[in-house]
Amino acid sequence: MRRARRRGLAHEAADRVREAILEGRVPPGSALREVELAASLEVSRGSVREGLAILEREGLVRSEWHRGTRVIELTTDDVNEVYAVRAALERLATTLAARRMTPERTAELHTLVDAMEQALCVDADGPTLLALDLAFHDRIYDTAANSRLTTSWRGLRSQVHLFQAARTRLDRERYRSTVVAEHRALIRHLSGGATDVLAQAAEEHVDSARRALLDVLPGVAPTEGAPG
Amino acid sequence: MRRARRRGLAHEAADRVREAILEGRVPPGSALREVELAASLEVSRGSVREGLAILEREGLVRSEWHRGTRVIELTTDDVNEVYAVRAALERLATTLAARRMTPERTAELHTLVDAMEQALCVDADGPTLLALDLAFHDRIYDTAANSRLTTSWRGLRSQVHLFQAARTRLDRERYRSTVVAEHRALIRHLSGGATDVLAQAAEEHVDSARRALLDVLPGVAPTEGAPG
DNA sequence: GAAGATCACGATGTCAACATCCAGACAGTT
DNA sequence: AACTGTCTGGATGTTGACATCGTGATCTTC
Repeated sequence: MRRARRRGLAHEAADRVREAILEGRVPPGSALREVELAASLEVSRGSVREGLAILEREGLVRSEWHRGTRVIELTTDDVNEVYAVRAALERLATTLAARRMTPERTAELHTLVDAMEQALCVDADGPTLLALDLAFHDRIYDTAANSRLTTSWRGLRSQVHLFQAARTRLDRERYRSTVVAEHRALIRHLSGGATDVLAQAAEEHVDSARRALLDVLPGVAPTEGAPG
Repeated sequence: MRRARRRGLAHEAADRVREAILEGRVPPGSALREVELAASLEVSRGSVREGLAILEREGLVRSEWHRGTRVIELTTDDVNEVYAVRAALERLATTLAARRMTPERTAELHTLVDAMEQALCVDADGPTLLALDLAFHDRIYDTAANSRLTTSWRGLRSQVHLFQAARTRLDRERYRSTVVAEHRALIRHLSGGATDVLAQAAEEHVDSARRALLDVLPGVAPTEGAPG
């Protein structure tokens, strides 16, 4: 059995705040005041402080000395940065996962994509689809079985979540029309193909998300060149 | 001018503890008790606690709920994990850096390698050489100019430092005989060559370090297969 | 004698008060 | 009018005391 470990109030507080940010209830750029949060979450400032440090580790907020912590903004530079690093991580993750792939794991991935397909038919909301998308990639990192890689992914995951949430709002149709096919292709490459084409496919999968997001982000020329 | 920012006691405490770990004064696996550290560093437990959280972010220590924090151990699995992720990051970093390379930056890198060469002649100690090695790679991440990439690197850097420190002790000669040449080759590829051969060279540079470390690590069969 | 329950100790988790610092408003000077 | 210095409100940084938990030793029971 897996150890049901307690995590403490700091993690709980981080979860609540993260949720609020990802749901859009706390807009980008807004300040997260420790006393306010402590009051509304009914924990002490110390725990809130520790929770905010966790979110900073995830890149969701940014703290400055004696100036407080704010939710990150969503600029095109940030998109390019995040997705460039994500591409590098996914490339490694899929490569490692391919070596440890089993029929069971393949089936699990297909189940997730099936759920996506069903969510499309039922016309489910953005968050549901996005959760499945992220779960799919989480499973890949799990089977890659490299704890440092997973940690690095955690440091990017929430930001990706935030960006993709924006995409499901602004670019709804295009996202819904490509998710299933792209992920099915990834599975095919994962369980069958050569390493280098898989690596290439993983990078392309991420970069297509980057381009789609850039096209739809307000106040910027569409699909500008170099990532990073 | 660059902002001269204050950082607070937590960062100061983290620096002192990190230094102690990397110098080997605190052996792997040993417990870091908050009250002890608070007493010896002459700060409160809260600051020590926050400092330890910083070190956990860097992967140097590991904390468990109500069980305290300990210095990480140094197993072959850990080496494989760290260097696999590092290879992926360096691959991206060098690729991005190549696009932004200027003669000035190239000269800077050469200056660092010159310093390595001189350190070899003077028969300087391991830490000096290692510091130059890390500074070299830091400069690459700087010119890559991707803050998320730099953050990911920070989450690995201290562990790499720890591992490489072990290597300079256990594998002194081989390390000293290859550092200069390998880094000069990297510079050549950075300022001249094609993107894919550069990426390949960066990965190979990291993987050669991994293999060397594995060969020399006690209690294990030399250079076993798959990384990660 | 071995397995399980009990307990004490030492450590971490949490809290609320105190010290410090930043940003903006305001007034004084050139 | 622009610049500089002061002040103040409100936030964060820091601290020590209290609450809670884990570990190992001891005791009990079969």
